[in-house]
Amino acid sequence: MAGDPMRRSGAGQTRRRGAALEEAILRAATDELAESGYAGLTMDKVAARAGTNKNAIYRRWPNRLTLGVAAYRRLATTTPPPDTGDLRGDVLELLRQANRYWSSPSGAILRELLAAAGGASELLAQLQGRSGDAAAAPWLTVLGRAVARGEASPEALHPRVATVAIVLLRNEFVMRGAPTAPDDVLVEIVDEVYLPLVRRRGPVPT
Amino acid sequence: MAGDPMRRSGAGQTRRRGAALEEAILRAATDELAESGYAGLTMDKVAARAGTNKNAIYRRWPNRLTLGVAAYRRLATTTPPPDTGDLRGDVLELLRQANRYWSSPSGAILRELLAAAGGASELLAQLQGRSGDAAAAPWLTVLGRAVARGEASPEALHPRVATVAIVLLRNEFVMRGAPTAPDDVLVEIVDEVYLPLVRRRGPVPT
DNA sequence: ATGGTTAAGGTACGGAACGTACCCTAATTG
DNA sequence: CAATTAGGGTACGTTCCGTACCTTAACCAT
Repeated sequence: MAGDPMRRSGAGQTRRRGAALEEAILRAATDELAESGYAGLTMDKVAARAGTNKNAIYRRWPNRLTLGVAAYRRLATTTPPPDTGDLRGDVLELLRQANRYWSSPSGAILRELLAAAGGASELLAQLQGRSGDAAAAPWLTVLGRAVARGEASPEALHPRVATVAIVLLRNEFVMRGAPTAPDDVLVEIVDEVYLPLVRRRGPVPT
Repeated sequence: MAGDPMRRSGAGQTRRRGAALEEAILRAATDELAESGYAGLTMDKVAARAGTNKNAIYRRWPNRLTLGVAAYRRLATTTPPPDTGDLRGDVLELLRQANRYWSSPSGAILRELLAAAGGASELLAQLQGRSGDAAAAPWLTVLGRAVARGEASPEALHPRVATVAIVLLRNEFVMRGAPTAPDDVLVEIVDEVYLPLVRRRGPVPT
């Protein structure tokens, strides 16, 4: 704790301004977030780590949560959607990706932030590129190929339908409080719900 | 704010103990929760309102969250599942009930608590009688009748399938941060996802 | 160049709450 | 009636957010 990380006031009085300082703060915040999670992200620590003080932070972000969200966005990474050649494989892989992410450190932070953002829908939107739409993209991609192969019904391309699987998985996380879901659950979601739903449907009996 | 709600130290030194005191605390906590939400539930206020002090509280509940959950459980009420005679009507009504509840004060508190409970799965379980199972009950009831009428496939009685609609709605709340979902969304969930999923399915084309 | 404006830095503080410690006193129990 | 248990009063340590205020460096325009 006697460390002096990134201190800048040693030698000359060179003083960062504007974008450079903003970068430094955001970088410090991101590092703190990665190390200690959102709960451990304190304004004082971020200021210290960036070698500045809280004023500089509050001039840019109105409060801790906003800074946390901004910092999180640097941690978020996107993976290209899988292409295993059949729908079931793709869907399972998408769910497994999500499962891994949520149990990863980044996922834990995302959960903290979602909890803290509570009703602030503006911030929620920033945590997922526009909430629904960006999250739906890989599902639509995967389903689009399945439709082309004749594996899935074109009606399945409705976003609400397409994302059913990931929504169920998310619910599993939220309700069970566990950072990861057993693989059985993923398989169950796919086989009991998702595939029956999107598969080409035969004529509905009257 | 000069009120003296429930003060007991006026006349005699009659002093509550055990169950009586516990009741008083829980009652005070419930009232505070209803008035100010979980964010506004402070240990000092609860103690003041119950006419006691924080010691008595901490002797019974280890922290604020636990007390909050305990207090919430007195607010929770259950409504009997609807019986409109057809599946679509029942399902829509169940969703509308949920929609109303989440936009109600109690629902707001539940959301706060779910957020605060975060990873504490033990507490989460208390917020819904065993998380999944109790929440599934009305859906199974309604679906059971539909199966008997030949409206739904028996496979739909799988809990994961049966609860798909409410899970989607819950997701809507969480992701959009809104306290209430437009009725269109409920209808869409029912018509695009739920009914196609649970309805008797014809032969699947190979 | 130079003087004025803007933004950083340092520091201290107010305020809210949680959770704890300590000691006094009423209720209960043997 | 003595001893033990549990409440009551109160104060405090801590943490951390957000703000205020002043000093000083960097930038900019004339």
